Parts: sequence; C-alpha cells; structure tokens
Amino acid sequence: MTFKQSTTEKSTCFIHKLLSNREQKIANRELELLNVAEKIMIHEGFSGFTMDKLVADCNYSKGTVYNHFANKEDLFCALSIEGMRFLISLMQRSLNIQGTLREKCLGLFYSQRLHSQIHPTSFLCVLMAKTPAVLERASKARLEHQIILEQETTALVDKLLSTAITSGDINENRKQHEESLCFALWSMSFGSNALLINAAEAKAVSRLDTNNALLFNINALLDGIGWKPLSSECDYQQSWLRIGNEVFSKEVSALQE
Amino acid sequence: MTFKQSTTEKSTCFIHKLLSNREQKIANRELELLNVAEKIMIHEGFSGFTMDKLVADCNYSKGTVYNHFANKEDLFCALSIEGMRFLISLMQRSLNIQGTLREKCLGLFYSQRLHSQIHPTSFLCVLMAKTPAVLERASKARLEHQIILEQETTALVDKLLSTAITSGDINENRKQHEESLCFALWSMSFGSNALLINAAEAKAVSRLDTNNALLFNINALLDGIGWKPLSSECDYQQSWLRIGNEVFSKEVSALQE
DNA sequence: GTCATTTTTGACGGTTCGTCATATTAAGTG
DNA sequence: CACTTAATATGACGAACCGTCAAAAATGAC
Repeated sequence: MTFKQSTTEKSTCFIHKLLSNREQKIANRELELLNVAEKIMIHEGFSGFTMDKLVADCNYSKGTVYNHFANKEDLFCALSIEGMRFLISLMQRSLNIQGTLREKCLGLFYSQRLHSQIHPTSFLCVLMAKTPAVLERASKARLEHQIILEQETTALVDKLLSTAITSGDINENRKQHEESLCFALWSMSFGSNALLINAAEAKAVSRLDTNNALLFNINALLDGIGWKPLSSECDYQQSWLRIGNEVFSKEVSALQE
Repeated sequence: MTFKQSTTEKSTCFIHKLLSNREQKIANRELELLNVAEKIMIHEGFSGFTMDKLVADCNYSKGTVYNHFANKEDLFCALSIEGMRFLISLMQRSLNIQGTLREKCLGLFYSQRLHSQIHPTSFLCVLMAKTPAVLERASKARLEHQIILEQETTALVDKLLSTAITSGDINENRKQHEESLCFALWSMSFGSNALLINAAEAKAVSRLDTNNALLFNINALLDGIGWKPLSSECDYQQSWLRIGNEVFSKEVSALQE
C-alpha cells in the first residue's frame, strides 16, 4: 500500500517531470527550428526563405514543422517574439548603468539599436511582424504572446518614466501624460531604427553617423519633454559611449569586426 | 518635295503623338491595374491578394500584367509609389495654410496622418515597401523611383526647416544639423503612424485619441528642437483642427462617416 | 505484452508564381 | 492595298511552394 502510493506519487511526479521534459524538448526544438530559419534568411534573404527549405535543412519532417507553426507567417511572428525577448534582456541589462535616469533611458534606446546591429535579421522580423501580411495570418496565440512582450517593453519604459517624474527629473505636471510620453519615446525609437536600417543599406551610411543620428533624435525628444538634465547641460555623446563600454562591452567589441 | 517634307514632318509628329499616346495608354492601364489590385487588397486583405486574382479581375492577360510589374513585390512597390505621390500632393496643399511656420510643419504631419486614414491600404503599402521582402524583389527602376519620391518629401520638410531657421523661429545654431532635424521629424512621423495604425486596429483606439497622441509626439519633438512658438505658448490642438477645416475640409468631412 | 494516445512522417493535391512560344495587333513601306 | 517588320498580348504550361492528412512510429499506462 505504502509502496503502491509511493509509486503513484513517484509516477505522477515522473509524469510531471516528463511533461515538463517533453515541453522543454518541444520548446528546444522550436528554438532550433527558428535558428535554422534565421540562417536560411541570412544566406538567402527573406524572399529566399521557404518552408520547404526549412524542412530540408532541419532534421524534422514537414508535418513536425507545421506542428510548431501554423504557417509561414506564424513562423515570422515567432522569430519576432524571440527578437523581442532578446531586446528585453538587453534593456534590462542596460538599466544597470550608473548615472542619471535620463542616461538609463538612453540605455533603453541603445538596447534597441544594439539589437538591430547584432541581429539585423531578427530586428527585421520584428518590423515585418507589424506588417499586415504577417498580422493577418499568424496564429492567435502567437499574436497574443507578441502583445504581452510589447507590454513588457513598454512597462520598462513606463517604470523609468514614473521614477523620473517622482524624482523631479521630469516636471510633475507631465504626470497626466505618462502614457503619452511612453508612446512618444517608443515611436521615435521605432521610427528612427526602422528608417536607419534601410538607409544604412541603401545609402551606405556609416555606423557612426547612424548612431549620431539616433542620439540626436532621442535628445531632441527628451529635451522636448523637459527631461533633466537637458542635452545642453550634459554630454550625452559621452554617455552613449559609456553605455557601450560599461554595459555592452562584449557585444560592442564583437561588433567592431 | 515640300509636300513630301510636310508629310514626313506630319508623320514624325504623328509618330510622336502616337508614341506619347501609347505611353499615356500604358500609364493609364498601369493605374487601372493598381486600382484593381488595391480593391482586391481591401476586400481580401494583403495575404488574400494574388496575381492570379488580379488577372482574373482585370481585362488583361497574365502576360500583360507581368509586362507592367516584374513580380508581385514590384506591384507592391508601385502601389507604394502611388501612395507617396498622393502624400506629396497633400503635403503641398497643407503648406497653404495661414499661420506660423511651425503650424505649416504641423500641416506636413497632418498630411501623412490623413493619408493613413483616407487610404489605409495605400499607406500600408508604403510601409510594406520598406520591408526586405519587397526591397529584395522589386525592380531596380521602381526602387529608384521610390527613392526620388522620398527625396521630394524630405525636400519639402527641408525647405520649411531652413526658412524657419533663417526667420529665427528655430535657433540659428541648429543650422549645422539641418539634415538631422529633418530626419528626426521624419522618424517621429513614420514611427508614430506605423505604430498607431496597428494600435488602432488591435486595441480599438478612437481616432481622436490617436490624433492626440500624434500631436503630442510632434509637439514634444518640435519643442525639443526649440521651434518657436513652443507648445506652451500656443494652442496647437486648435491649429490641428484648423488645418483639417481650412485645408482638408473635404477629406475630413468625408472621413467622418 | 498489449492497448490507447500522442507524435511524426512524407506523399499528395491544390495554389500561386512567372515564363515563353505563339497569336495578334500596329507601324512602316512600296 | 499588300506586305514586312516590330511591338504587344495571350494563356497554356512547368516549376515551386504551401499546407494537409492518412498511415506509421513512438510513447506511456496498465
């Protein structure tokens, strides 16, 4: 009896472990598939990517692949989700920098820029996932997941904003527009990076120039909402470099080559 | 002799006329095809659009359609070009408003917003045409045309900026960054509208809210670059409405329904 | 060892794309 | 008007791609 109970206990425990193992295995395979997909995109471009190629390049059959992704666009969406995950991890790290709150805010922007530089394909997937072609076809679950991650990112910005308001770095009468502020920051970051990534390819603008352009845009906006210290009082170009050196040194040096 | 000459003259003239007629005819047909394509997209979504459907819905054969567009993405690019043409026409009209230079600048932003509202599909095509999936496949000629139109739009912004600088509405020491300023405005406008068009569909945000969000973003940025009169000194919500009433009354009232 | 359930497989049908040999039309010429 | 030549239009066709599904294999319970 006790024995039996213990076995069932063990058994259920085992089942739980197995389930989580299986789920883990499935999750791992999904990441593996996404990796293969990204490699194909890197080598053959977005238009060169096909589900058949993915099936050929991975060790699973078509049915298994379609078990993970409802369709091609769903896979794009999954790539976008991984990209956002990566971005969030960068953003969280960036908050560790020593300095003013505005410098921390700069760090958030720096993270997005870094993402677009380290994994351009991934960043482009995030862009494409906002495109109707993807939104119309991706699975509901995936789209919801994406929205959740978007909320996570805006939550990071929001939190920083409210501490800046309570600490007085942003004028308190802005408090009623906190949500608007967050949206403004996000719009600027998104718009700048989206345009820059195209410009960089089309017109061969140097990385330095694009970084400066981005910093210029952010500074203008942050000055506009009166986030102290203003760019006239502080050398944010210096801060920008510092973020790279202090928080993202490994990534930045890897990027140099 | 004279007669003969006159006939050849007539003839060449006739040829010229014919050629231009033919070219005109071809150009018209292209617009016709683009119209049909847009209708299909409106009714069946972007993912529901296929070249076969286009061929079925127009009075021309597949070969003729492919005579106009190198491939599907090239057609998207063509739609984007038409969209930008329309946007430019709106922007030019918007400059006619009476008021400060900053209000004229608001007009430029208003134009883009209006475009995204009147012809959402067209606006989305402009977005999609910045996507690698399209950029990789569209024909060279079309892509170049697109770049030219982009330059035209930025030229409008640039011109306004430099008059604002010379007139003193923007501090003169900003002059060295004129290009950066233009890029900042463009980034903000693009980012805001791109995010808003998704938000509006996903989260059912009202048009009023989205308009306010956009205006908030612009004001923050323009304040940041010190474009006088600042938003604290002037009711730009009023200006925004005025632009709609004075310059785009027809479009706005058509949009009310 | 057997059965039920889940997962995997890849052959297959249906779409979609884009091409190309052929047919048609138009322009030029005598 | 007849004839040649050049330009344009046609739609049948092959190739590629997508996504499904019945059958096979694997897994786990008893």
